[in-house]
Amino acid sequence: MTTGKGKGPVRKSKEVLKPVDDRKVGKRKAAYKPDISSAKSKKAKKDPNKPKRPPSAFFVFLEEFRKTFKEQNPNVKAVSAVGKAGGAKWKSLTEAEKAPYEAKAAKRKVEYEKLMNAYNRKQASSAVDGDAESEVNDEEDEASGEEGHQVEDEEDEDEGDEEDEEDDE
DNA sequence: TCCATGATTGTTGCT
DNA sequence: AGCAACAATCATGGA
Repeated sequence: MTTGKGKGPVRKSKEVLKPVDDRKVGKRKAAYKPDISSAKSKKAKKDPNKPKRPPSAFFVFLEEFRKTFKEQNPNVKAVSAVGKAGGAKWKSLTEAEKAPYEAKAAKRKVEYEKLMNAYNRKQASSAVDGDAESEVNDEEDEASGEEGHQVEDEEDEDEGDEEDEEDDE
């Protein structure tokens, strides 16, 4: 306790089981922009259409947790604080409680796949160069045609399993 | 002035 | 099959 921790990058050596503990994106920035200043490199392949990865169950939970956390700790503005608190709480949650978050995350994944499908196709079209073209079979293209699957956000029905409203404890 | 970082876990994509 | 980077957030620091 009182490890002083402060901003110390050091995070305990509990990662004995995990081979890679450098999860800290320390060096690998998230939105890395290669040529923001240069902007001259024609290699700047920025894909505005490229869909971002879907938020995992943890992130879904975090979104809600952040709101709550900020309300209880309006003084705390450090993103790391929420991350740590959220991570701790997340571990405290049981699978049943994480289920609803995972369910939502799973849905997100489906949408992501669709976006990727469209994105991939677009890229293939654009990517003319004769470089090892994957030659995508033009069989599955209904992605856009589709019968109008408006996923929308219906949180009712389905998932008859975890339906217990544990409500606050 | 503006981009990058920090911190969490999970998930996806590439090799 | 495994590894690596990235997904949100938001204030602050360095250039």
